[in-house]
This record gives sequence, C-alpha cells and structure tokens, in this order.
Amino acid sequence: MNGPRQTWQKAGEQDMLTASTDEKNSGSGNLKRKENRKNTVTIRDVARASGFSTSTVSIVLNSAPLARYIPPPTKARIQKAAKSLGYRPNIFAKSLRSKRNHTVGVMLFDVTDPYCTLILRGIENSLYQASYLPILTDAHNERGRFERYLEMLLERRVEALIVLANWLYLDINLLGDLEKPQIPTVIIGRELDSSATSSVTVDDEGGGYSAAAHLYTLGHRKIAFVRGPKALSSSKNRWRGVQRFARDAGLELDPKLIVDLPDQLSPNVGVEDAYRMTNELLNRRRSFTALMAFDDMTCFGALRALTKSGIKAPNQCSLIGFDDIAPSSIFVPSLTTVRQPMESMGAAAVSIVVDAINAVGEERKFVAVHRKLPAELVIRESTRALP
Amino acid sequence: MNGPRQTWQKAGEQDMLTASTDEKNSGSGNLKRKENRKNTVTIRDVARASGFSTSTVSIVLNSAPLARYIPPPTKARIQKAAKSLGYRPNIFAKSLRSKRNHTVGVMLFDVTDPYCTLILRGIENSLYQASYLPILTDAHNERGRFERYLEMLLERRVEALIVLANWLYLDINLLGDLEKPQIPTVIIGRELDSSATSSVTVDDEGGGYSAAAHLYTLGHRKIAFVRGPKALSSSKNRWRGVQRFARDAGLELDPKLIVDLPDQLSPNVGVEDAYRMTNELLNRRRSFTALMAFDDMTCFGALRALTKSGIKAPNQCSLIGFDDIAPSSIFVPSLTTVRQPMESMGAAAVSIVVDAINAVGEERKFVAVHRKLPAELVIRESTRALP
DNA sequence: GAATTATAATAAAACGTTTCAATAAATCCA
DNA sequence: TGGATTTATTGAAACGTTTTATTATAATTC
Repeated sequence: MNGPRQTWQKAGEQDMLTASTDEKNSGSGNLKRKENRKNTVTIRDVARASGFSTSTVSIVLNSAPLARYIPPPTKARIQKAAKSLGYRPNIFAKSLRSKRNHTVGVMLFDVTDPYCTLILRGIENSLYQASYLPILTDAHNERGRFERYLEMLLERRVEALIVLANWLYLDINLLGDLEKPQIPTVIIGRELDSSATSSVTVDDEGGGYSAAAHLYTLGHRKIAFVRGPKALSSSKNRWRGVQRFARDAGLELDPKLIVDLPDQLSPNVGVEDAYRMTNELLNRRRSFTALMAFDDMTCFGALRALTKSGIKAPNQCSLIGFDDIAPSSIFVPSLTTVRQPMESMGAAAVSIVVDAINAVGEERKFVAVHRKLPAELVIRESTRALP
Repeated sequence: MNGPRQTWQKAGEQDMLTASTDEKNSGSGNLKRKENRKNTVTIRDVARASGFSTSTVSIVLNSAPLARYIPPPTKARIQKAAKSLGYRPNIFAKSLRSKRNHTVGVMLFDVTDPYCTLILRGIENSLYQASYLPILTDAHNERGRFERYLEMLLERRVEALIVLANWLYLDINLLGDLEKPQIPTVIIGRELDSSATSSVTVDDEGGGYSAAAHLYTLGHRKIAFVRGPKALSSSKNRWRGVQRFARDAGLELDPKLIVDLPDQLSPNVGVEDAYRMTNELLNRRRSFTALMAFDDMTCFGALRALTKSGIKAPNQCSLIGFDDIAPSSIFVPSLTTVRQPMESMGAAAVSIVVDAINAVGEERKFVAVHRKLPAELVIRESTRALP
C-alpha cells in the first residue's frame, strides 16, 4: 500500500525510537504488563510509541473532524507507529462507543434455491464496495428459524437488514416482525404492502408480457402454461402480463392448456411438481406447440416430462422459463427465459440500506423506497419459430 | 422460558416495586437521563428494577459459575425483571470483556460455483446449531480481494475461519496468510501440506476409482476422459483413482481419448472449456462409448458437445461426472455422478473449528485435524450398459 | 497591543459488560 | 463455642475505544 519499501521488521524498530525512551521511564513493570496482555496492541501502545496521547492517536487514525488541526508530521509519526506495531483497533470497543459495526444481516429463506445465488453475489459485491460485511442466515423456509435468526441479528446490532423473499408465503406475520425493529430494512422479491420497509422487485408483469409476446412472434398460438403457486405474488403478476398480451394480440388462452403448481414450501420441490403437472397437461391430449413455465426450475420439470413422452424441445415444443438462473444457460437445450437482473437487484438493495444507514446517522428522516427493475427477454435454444 | 405465566406488562410493573423506591431516591435527574439514553435498556436498569446489583444480574443472566450460590428466588426475580424490561445485552460490551463474539468467517472463492451452495448450507446449518453466525465473504477468485477480506475478518475478531477452496490455484501464499493469524482455521476441499490448518476433503481417488469401475461394469471399454486442470489437486487424485482401477481391471487407457481442461480461473468458464475439449476429442475420430468428466460442470459441457454432434446420451455414449451439484439431478438426462457429501463436509468443518474454539477457550492445545470423507456413486440416467 | 480566532494536543468521562476480590451472613463440625 | 466453610451479594476495576470539554499556544484582526 505504501510504496515498495516494506522492510517490515526494520521499519518497526526505527519507529520505536520515541517509544524506547518512553519505556525507560516506565521501567520493567511496564514490560511485564505488556507480556500479560497477550500480545494485543492497543491504542495506548501506539500513543506511547508515538509520543502523543490516545486522544490524538484516535483522532488521527480515524480522520475525525478534529484531524484537520493536526499537522502532517504528527499524523505521519502516529501512522508510522501504528503500522510498525501492527495496531488493529479493537472493533468491540469501537462499536461500543460509536454504536456502529459495519455489518448488515442478510436473510435468505433457502440458499439452495439457485435464484438466490446471483442476488447474493450482487449483495456481497456492493457491500464490499461500501466496506460492509454480510452476516448470512438461512431460514430453511421455517418460520421459527427465521424468527430466531432475526433475534440473533438484532442482538448483534447489525446496521441493516436485507431479506430475500425468494419463495415465501408466510408474510402474514413477517411484516410485523420486520417493522418492529428500528433498523433499515429492504425486502427483495416482494413488496410488503402498507409497509415502511423498502423493497426491490422485478417487473413480473412486464416479463410475463414479453415472454408471451416472444412465443407469439415465433408463430405459436397453442400455448400451454404451467403457472406458479397461487400464493406467490409473482405468479399473479406474471400471469397478468400474459393476459394483457393476450388481449393486446387477440391471442386466445385455452383453459385446458393451463395448469397450476401447488403451493409448496421449497422451490426445489417445484421441479417435481412441474414434472407432474406437465404430465397431467399431456394427459389432457390437447395439443400445444409451446409451453411457458412459471420459472426456470418449473421449465426443467416440464422439459423432463416432455422428453419422457417423446416430445423434443424445441423441435416439437418451444419452452420458455423465467428468472435465468445459472443452470439455464448450461442446459441442453439452453433455456429461453426472462431474466431477472439479479445482481442489480442485490446492488439496489444494498444501495437502499446504505442510504438509509447514512440517513439515520445524520439524523435525517428516511422514507421507504420501492424500486422495480425491468426484466429482460433472453433468447436461447429452447424456443423456435413454427415452420 | 419461565413457565406459562407471562402477563408481560403486569409482570413488569410488579417487579418495579423495588425499583420504584429506588427511583424515588435518585429523583427526577435519573428520569431525565433515562430519556436521553435513547430507550436502550442496560444491565443497570435490570439491576435497579430487580433490586440487586449489576454483578448479581450479570452472574444470573449468564449462568456464570458463581450462579450456583444464588438462590432460585433471586434468580427468578432477576430473570423476570430482565424479561419485562426487554433487556438485550449489548453484544459489543459483552465481547469487549469476554473477547468472544460467536461469529466465524466463511471465505468463498466464488459463490456462483454451484459446488459451494450445499457446503454453505452445511456450514450454516451446523453453525446455527452451535449458536454461531457466519460472516460471508466471496473473493471472486481474486487474490487481493481475498486478502482484504481476510484482513476485515480478523479485524472483526471472528472466532474461527472456514475457507472453501473450491476452485483455487493460488495457494502459494495463501498458506502463509492462513497460518499467520492465531485463530482456528479449516480449509475445505484442499489439504495444505505441511500446514497447521485443519482440512476437510473428499476421497477423490476413491471417487475416481468407483466412477471408472461403474463404467467398466456396464461393459464400457473405450472410455474417454476429460480431466480437470492440472493445477487442481483433485484433478490429480481423481485420475490416480482411475489409473488404479485400470490396473486392477486390466483396462487400457487410450491416450488418444484423454483430454485436459486448461487452467482457468472460474468453474463456470469450465463448462465452455469442456465443450471445446470434447469437440477436440470428437475431432480425433477415435470412437468411445463412455465419457468420464472431471466434474459435473465439465459433464454439462461435454453433453452439449456430444448433442451438437448428434451423439445422444446415454444411448450412444454414457456420461459420468463428479460432485453431484444441484443441477445434476435436474438435467435431462439426469447425471450419473460421484457425490461429494457436501453438507457433511460443511458440518465437519464447523465441528472442527468449534472444537478448536473450545480448546482455545480452555487453554488446551489443539492440533490440526485432517478429515477425508468418502465419495458416493450416484447412478442416474446418463450411464447405460452396453448392449 | 488587546481581543479574537485558529491551531495543537490532551484529560477525563463515557460506552455496557464481566469478573476478581472483598464482605457479610449463615452453616458446619469437632 | 468458636474457627473454618459455605452461601449470597456486591464494589470496583478492567476491556479499548471515541468524544467532549478544556488548556495552551500561535496567528489574526482592528
């Protein structure tokens, strides 16, 4: 960091010039104490070594407001002393005073859901840029576990909360849980209505619209739908988009070609459900040339069912999903899908809470913000134009 | 916790009997101070409310050794007071004294690698059981970022470090970085030789052996191999297993059917590499009936190449991977693979560091442990017996 | 040249706990 | 009965910072 000249040990000894005279004063009793204090170097050691008071050291090392009165030479000597002693401020003491700890709680309901991964990356990345560290919790879709974790995070005084509501029905009370603590909170993937907690969502309706439009453009008219669980708001919204497109284009939606995923606690179980529902669809013996799935996972289930029945995708049936999770581009055929800008969503969430934290720090009022990001159609191999 | 009788508000008022007399003493000045201290209730408040000293309160609330001298009624009153006031010990103050914070650093090199996901779940789950919270960092496969994160974690005084070396070449210095800090450390997926840091690995050699054995048992003799990057130790070990099996069974390994993945920084790029290498393999026009890939991701790439060339799996070519990451069971065809017990690996890592933390706490010496877990063959759709 | 104001550095009071050493009362036991 | 334990409780000293006054100089201003 400080140029190439990094002769660690030596630099240290040089800087002890000041310190050594001082140590003579305090004598051997000092030395013994130093040994007891298992080699942890405190701000007092830096003060002693640099010849200034702890106050000055603190001010310099933190670039506190008062630091502007401190002349460069002083600063330099203190910094040198700190470095050569290998001083690491004790974060507990620091936090105890300042009530800050540069930590935010990230609450997932299921890490195992591939949907989480990229969002997590987005969160991590933005937090890193802002010098925050995430404490990760995973509720395993269990309400009790969520509450316990929430308790632990608050106890730990995280400065903000980012909740990733990937597959989540149980918002009945959650809303209350989340509003109680006086701490900036943002929820990703769901908008808690009437809530003071911020949110980051994706334009599900728009996404549904363009998915339908894409299939239509390719010439498909007999389109099957595996819709998501009713309890999921994204289910509703995506479907609304489809309906809107159907109206706009004069496309007829055949009820016989529509099937719903059951309410299910885990997105991974969703694949099997999708497999079952698609089979049911096939049993209805109503032909279709394209299938739109609630999300990519659903799509995988559907693809399996089709393949089992000897129907090849995309040759005999086009397939479109939603989300664009990582496996989707790897699959054979790779999935055409509607991408959620997951990294951006994570970044947006972080930016919101960081703003909120700053607002709180400056005693400004901060009002909840609700950001809705656009979804983007990604065309790959699983959809094909009708001949 | 304290029986069914939980009339919150009332219990609180009752307990204030003692407190109220006390408040009279201190008068209104006390009240004002209470308002200033923005509604955060401290151990002193509990002491006042219960009529005992902070020492006693602390002892009771922590079930400290001295607590055995404290009669049940006293305990009960203190607990009640704490509960009704909604007392939450300040974790900073606590940590400042006790030098403990029930936090461990979890360092990934790429969250995006599906291999991480389940291990992460295993870690999280075990930490939860032990009442620890993970601080998550992701180095994005960048050395500098890793170092910065390491620094941040140490600054934060995490009690232990779990490093997930999923796809990692840069151990040259890393070893040094990790041995310097005097803090329990375990590395998953790689054994740092000559190192004092513990490790959890999987039996790659055994896994390679059983994968080869599986193909052989199905009648395959002309087997192609897409081996992993040379720099990866698991590459070497898996291959050693294959070789051992070949010797045992008298199977001939045709060099023309062996291809290596280039050294690459990200596992996700690995898919494309695998695609390319498999194509190269196909260009050699040496026929094979089965292909063993370095890992599942590689397998996906290979499958894509085969499919593109009109070769169907498993009908015309059996495919076997390694790891059993989440997408593998979802793929069509689902992948036969060698499963790494990822959740167990995470759990093992946690168990090791927790033991180590306890050892340090009790001033016992703790020696590094190296645990190697068995890999398990998982047979699915992508392998088939030769007719 | 006196009254301000800016610069430089510090002492001391928090922050909210835990724990050691001390005290006081009750119990033991020979 | 009276010294030794055991039981019950507490005062006060840390833990390592930050921050608010405060003091002491030096530099301006009018």
